[in-house]
Amino acid sequence: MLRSRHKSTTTSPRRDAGTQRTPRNTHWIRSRSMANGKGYRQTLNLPDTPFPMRGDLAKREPGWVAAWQEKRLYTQIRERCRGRLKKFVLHDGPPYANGDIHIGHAVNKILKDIIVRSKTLAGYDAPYVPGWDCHGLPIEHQIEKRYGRGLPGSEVRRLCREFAAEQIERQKRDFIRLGVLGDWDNPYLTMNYANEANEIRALARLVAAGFVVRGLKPVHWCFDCGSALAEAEIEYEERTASAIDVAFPLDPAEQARVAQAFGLAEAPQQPILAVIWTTTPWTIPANQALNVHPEYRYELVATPKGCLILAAELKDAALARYGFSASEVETLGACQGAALARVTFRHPLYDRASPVLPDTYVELATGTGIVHSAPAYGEDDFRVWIAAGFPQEAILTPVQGDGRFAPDLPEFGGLSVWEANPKIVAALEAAGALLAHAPIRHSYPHCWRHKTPTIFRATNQWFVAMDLPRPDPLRDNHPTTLRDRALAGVDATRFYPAWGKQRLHAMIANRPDWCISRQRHWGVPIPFFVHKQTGALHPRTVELMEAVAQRVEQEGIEAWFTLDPAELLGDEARDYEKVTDTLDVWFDSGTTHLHVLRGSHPELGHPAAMYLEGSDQHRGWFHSSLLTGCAIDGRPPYDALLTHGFVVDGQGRKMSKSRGNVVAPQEVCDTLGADILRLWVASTDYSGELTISKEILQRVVEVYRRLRNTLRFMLANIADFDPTREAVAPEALVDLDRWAILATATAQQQITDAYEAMEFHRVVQTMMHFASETLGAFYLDVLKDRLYTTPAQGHPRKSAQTAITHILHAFVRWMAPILPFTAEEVWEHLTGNPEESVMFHTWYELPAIPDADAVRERWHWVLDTRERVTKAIEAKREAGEIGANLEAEITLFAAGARYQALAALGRELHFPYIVSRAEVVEVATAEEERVEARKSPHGKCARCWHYEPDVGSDPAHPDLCGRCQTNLTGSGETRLWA
RNA sequence: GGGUCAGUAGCUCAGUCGGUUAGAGCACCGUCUUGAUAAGGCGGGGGUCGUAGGUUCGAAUCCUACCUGACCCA
Repeated sequence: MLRSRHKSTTTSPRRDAGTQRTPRNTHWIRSRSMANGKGYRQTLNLPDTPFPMRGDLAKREPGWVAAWQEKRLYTQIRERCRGRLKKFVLHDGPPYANGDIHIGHAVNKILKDIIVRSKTLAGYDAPYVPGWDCHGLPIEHQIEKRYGRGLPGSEVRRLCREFAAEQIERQKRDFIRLGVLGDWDNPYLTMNYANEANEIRALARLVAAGFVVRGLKPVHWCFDCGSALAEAEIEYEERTASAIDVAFPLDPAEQARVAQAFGLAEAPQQPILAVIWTTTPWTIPANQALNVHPEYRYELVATPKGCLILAAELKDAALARYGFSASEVETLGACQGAALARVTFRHPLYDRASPVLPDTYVELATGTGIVHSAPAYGEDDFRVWIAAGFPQEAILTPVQGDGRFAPDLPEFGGLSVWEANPKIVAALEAAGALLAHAPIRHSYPHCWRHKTPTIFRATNQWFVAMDLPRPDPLRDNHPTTLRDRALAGVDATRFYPAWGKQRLHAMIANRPDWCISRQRHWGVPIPFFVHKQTGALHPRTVELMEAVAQRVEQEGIEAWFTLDPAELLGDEARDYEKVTDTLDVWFDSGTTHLHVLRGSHPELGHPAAMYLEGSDQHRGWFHSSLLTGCAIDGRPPYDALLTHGFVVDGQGRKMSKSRGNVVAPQEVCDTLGADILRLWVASTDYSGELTISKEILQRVVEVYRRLRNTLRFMLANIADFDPTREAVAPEALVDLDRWAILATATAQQQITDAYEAMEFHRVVQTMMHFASETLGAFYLDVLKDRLYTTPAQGHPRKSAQTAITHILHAFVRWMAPILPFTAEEVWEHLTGNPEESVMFHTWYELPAIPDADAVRERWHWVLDTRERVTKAIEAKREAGEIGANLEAEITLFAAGARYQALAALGRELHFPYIVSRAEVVEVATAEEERVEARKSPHGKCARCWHYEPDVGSDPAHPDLCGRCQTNLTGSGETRLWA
C-alpha cells in the first residue's frame, strides 16, 4: 500500500499549521489528473512548501518591520545575550540631524547592522544604540532660511531644537525600514540636556588637563554677518580686483648683507627693492613681513627704477609689466630665497620694518615670487609669522568686524576695506612704490548668504593645543603632548582596511591646534568667564563649569545664555566677561565616549570595540574622538576603526542631483526591498568606492533569487521531516550526505572567517558559490532521485532530509546578518515558530562526521571525474544521440586512488552522475583514464525515468523498473553511498 | 598643488612569496529538462589585468611616470 506523505505521523509543530496543507493538496490533485491514469507521479515525494518563490520584499518587509517592533525583537535579543562573556560595542557615529537619509547613510547603517548581527551570532553581547548629532551650523542655516536672520538667540535655539527633533524622526523611520536592529526607542541625541551637560563636563576635563588655550586665528569673515564663517559657508565666485606690484625698499643697514647674498663685492648705488604682487591692496597697511620660497632662485636686477629683487622664473614677465625693455635692465646677481632670510625691508607707507621669512608655500604661478605678508589677514601669512617665532600679540589687526579700518589708522582710518583699496593704490603711487597696477578677474571667496566678498581676518578663538606637554594619566602623569598621545593612539588602533592608519597618522602629525570655538547660537556653550583686563580664565573655571553643567542638565544649553554671571561670581562678575562662543560640533560628537559610552548609555561601556564611518571621518569623528580621548584618558576611545568608501554611480562618478545619478535608499526599499539593498552593500568591497546602478542592482536581484530558490527547494524537501524523531545519526548517514555536511562545515568556516575579518563580500561570494555550485549543481541535483523515488519514511530519504536540515540551519544563520528579512522568513518555515528568531541563536554547530578524511577523499575523486562525465555526455547530446542525462550510460576508466574511490560506490556509482548506469574499469596510469558515454539500450521506467534492463519484469507493473517496484510495493531500496 | 586610496570579463569579486593556458558567480549565447518550472542541469563565447616605461630567466603581482575616479586638505 502506498504511503501518502499527507498521512505522516510526525508531531513537528509546523504540521499543525493548517495553511501549509492547502498548496500541497491542490498540487496533488492536479498532478493526479495529469498522470493520465497511471498515477505514478502521485507516488513520488515531490517538493512542497508554502515558502514563496518570489520574495515580494518591497511589499512584505514593512509588515516584518512592524512585527519586530511589536515583539520588541532588539530587547529580546539583548535579554538573551545578557551574561555573555564576550562583549562587542560598536559605537554609532551620529548622523547629522538634517535632511532625509541618502544612500551613504544606508551603507553606513547597514554595515553596522551586519557587524552587530554577525557578532551576536558569533556569541558576543553586541548592543547597538543609534545616535544623532543635533547642534551646529547647517541646522541653524535651515532656521535662518525659514524664518530669516535677526531672531533672538533663544528663539533660534528653540526652533533649531524643534527642527532637529523632526529630522531625527524622519531619519529614524528610514533606518528602521532598512532592517537595522537597535535601541530605537532610546537613542542618544547630542541635544539631550544630559548630553549637553556632559559635553560641558568633557570640556572641563580638557581645561583641567591644561589643553584649552586662547589665541588668534585667521578665519573667513563676512562683514555683513559681522561673523566668522565656516568653510562650508563660503562660495567662490569670479570678482575683479586690483593687482598691484609694490616695491619695498631695503633697510639701509642691510645693504652689505644683501650684496653678499647676491655675490656682489659691494652694494649697488641704486636703491634695492623687493617687489611683491598682491590682489588685495587693503592688506598693505597690515604688512609685517615678506615671504620667499627658500629654494627658488631670486635675481637682483638693475632697472631705471632701482635694483629689483624678483624670482628668476617670473623676472621677464614682471619687467615687461613695469614697461622696461631688455636693454634697460641688467642682472647683477642671484641667490636662493633662503639666503635672504631675516633681511629687513621697510614698509612703503609707514615707518616700519618688514623682514623676509622664507616658506615653501610661496608659488611661482603669478606675481614676483615674493609674497607680501599680513599675518592678520592670511592663513599662510599667519602660520609663517608664528612659525618664525614672532608673538601673536605683535600682529597688527587694523580691520574691524564691520570691515572698516580702525579710526586711529593714519590716512585710511574709518574707511571700509573696499573704499580704501583705490586710496591705498594712490598712496603707494605717491610714495613711488607702485610699479604696476592692473585689474584682474579671479575666483574669490564670498559669503553664501549675502553673496558679498569675504576676507580672512585674525580673531580670538579657543583652541585645544596639540603641542603643549601635559601630565599623561597613562604614563604616571609624565608630561606628553596631545599630538604624541594621539599618534601613539593611532599606532595602537586596528584599522579596517589597514591603510586608514597611515591616513589618520598623517593628519594628526600635520594638523594645527584644534579651534573649538564658534560664534553661533545653536551649539553647546563654552561657559567661560574671562577677565576683562588680563583676558585670563577665571581661576575657578573648572568648578564654575560644573555649576553650569548642573543647570544645563535641568534646562538645556539655554541655561548658560540666560545666566546672570553674578549668580556664580557675585561681585567678581563686574571684572569678568561671559563668553558667548559655542563649541565646534565636532566637539559634541567627539566626546560621545564620555557623554554616551560613560554617560547616557553606560551599558555600552568604554572603550568601544569599534567606530565605523565613511572615509571622510578620518578628518571628522575618528579624529575629534581621538583627540578628546587622548586628552582625557590618554588613549583613543576605540580599539578599532572601520572605514567605508563613498557611493558612486556605475561610471565611478559621485552622485549629484545635477547629474541625475542619485539612487535613493527609500526608492530601492520601495521597489526591490531592503534585503536587496543590504545584499548590494554586503557584496561590494566597501574599502574603496561603492558603485551602484540599475544594472548592478539587477545583478544583486539575481543573486538573491538564486539564494532564495535554493533555500526554498531545501525547505520543500523537508516538509514532512521531523528532525527530533527522524534525524539520522552521523554514522548512519548515506556517504554523500556525510560529505554534504562536511562541505557545509568548510563553507561555514570560510563564512565566519570572512565575517570576523569584516569582509562581507567574501561572505556573499561563498554563500553564492555554495548554493549554486555545491548544492544546486551537484548535491541537490543528485539528491532528487533519492528524495523523490525512495519511500517517504525510508532511511535513504530521511538521511537526505537530515543533511538538508543541518544545511538549512547553518545557512539561515550565515545569511541572517545580511538578509535579515529573508532569514527570519526561512527561520519561521524551518522551525514553525513565529515567536522565535534566528537572532536568538549562534552559528550552527554541525554534527561531527566520523572518518571525515576518507569521505572527503572519496568525493573529491567522484567530483573530479564528474566534469569529464558531463563533457562526454554533452558531446553525445550535441551529436543528437542523447537528450536527457538519464538516457546515458557511462564507463569510467580510472587508475589508482580514483579507481579505488569510484569502485567503492559499487552499484550506486551512477547516482552522482545522474545517469542510468555507470561502471568503472581499472587502468594502469592516469594517461589511460577516460570516460565513455553512450545511449542506454534499455527501456525507460515510467516512475524514476532511469533506463533499466528490468523495466517491465513484473507484469503487474509493466512500466516500472525493479528499483521502483521495491520502493513502491516492497521494503524499499538501500542506499549506502549516494 | 599635497595626503590617503582604487582601477582584473558586460556586472560583483578571487588571484598566496613574482612562477603552468588569469579564476568564480551573475549576465549573455547554445542546449537538455518540464518531478525546484516567472525554476533547474550541461556546454560555450568573453580579459592588451587603466596606460607607458623599467627591474627580472619570468610581472596582474615589484619600481617609476602618467591617465581616470573617490575621500580629505590647500
